[in-house]
Amino acid sequence: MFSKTCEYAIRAIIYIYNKSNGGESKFGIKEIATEIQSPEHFTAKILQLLRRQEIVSSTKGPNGGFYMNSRQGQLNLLEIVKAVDGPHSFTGCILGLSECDATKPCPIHASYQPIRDEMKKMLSSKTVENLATNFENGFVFLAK
Amino acid sequence: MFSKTCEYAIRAIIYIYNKSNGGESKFGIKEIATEIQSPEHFTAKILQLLRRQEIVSSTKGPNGGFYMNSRQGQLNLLEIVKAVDGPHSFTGCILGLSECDATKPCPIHASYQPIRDEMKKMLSSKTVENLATNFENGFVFLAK
DNA sequence: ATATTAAAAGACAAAAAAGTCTTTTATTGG
DNA sequence: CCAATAAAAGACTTTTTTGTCTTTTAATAT
Repeated sequence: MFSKTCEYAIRAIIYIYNKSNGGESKFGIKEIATEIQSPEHFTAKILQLLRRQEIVSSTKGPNGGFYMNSRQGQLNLLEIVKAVDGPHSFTGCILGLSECDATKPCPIHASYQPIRDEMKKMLSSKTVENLATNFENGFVFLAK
Repeated sequence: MFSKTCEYAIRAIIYIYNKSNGGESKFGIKEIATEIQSPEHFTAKILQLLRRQEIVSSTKGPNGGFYMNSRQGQLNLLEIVKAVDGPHSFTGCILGLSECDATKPCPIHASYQPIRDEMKKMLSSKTVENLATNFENGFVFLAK
């Protein structure tokens, strides 16, 4: 479904947003990787990618680290998945055909389409803020 | 979603079942790969795998080739996907957590679960025979 | 029997994804 | 200014996936 990169990205983002109150506090890569149980250096690279896309913010130096402001908290998961796994991660044919649409469908196109739409709808309905709140309340987890 | 191996497998199976009337006719790897537009040697390996699992049948030698009997046509897509991509391709956490269930869920577990269930239901409702009939009637395609 | 045919098997190769390590750059507190 | 800190950058390695090629095995038609 998602790449490992995307899995770590989503978990890191939720952790960062939850901990940095609208961008006040910052968190180092070590803490983040420990808390979401992801490989540290790999996660660092992913956060660099997210920063370039302005999904997270960061500053270098002492007391530096990663943080997210309230605008970034309004991003939804579909936007994040597209940013990480590419804009076509939800558009290609499930059986790998290069052309597959209603006029020339693969054998499961018609049945898969509504499920994919639901998936997209679900992802776009979840903002980082939503999920971070659930995490804060202990309803959901980012590790183990 | 599916591995390339699985994509080619499904397309090859539908092609083979459609063409071999209950196992009467057989088809060579060259024809199959051409018709579903897949890499020939790679597809051959995939068919070997499917044969070992008794999802397709084959015979060597002159007039040999791949074929499927009517029992094999009753297999559904979920069974095939599990055979190819592994039994856990539809059970793991979407965010990569090793433990993720109702009692200790990841942030999107609850929302993803019903979608995954729908996907499984959809796949298990499609038999090879169903899809092969649609292919035969020109309603769906296996290439391009 | 044997030559021919076609799948089976397995060794390789290429590409992509995942992960690690080192060096550089920017920031800041003293 | 300078030392310490932490992210940025990029080279590098490993693993997995995808794909290719050659040799072997089994079946069959003559």
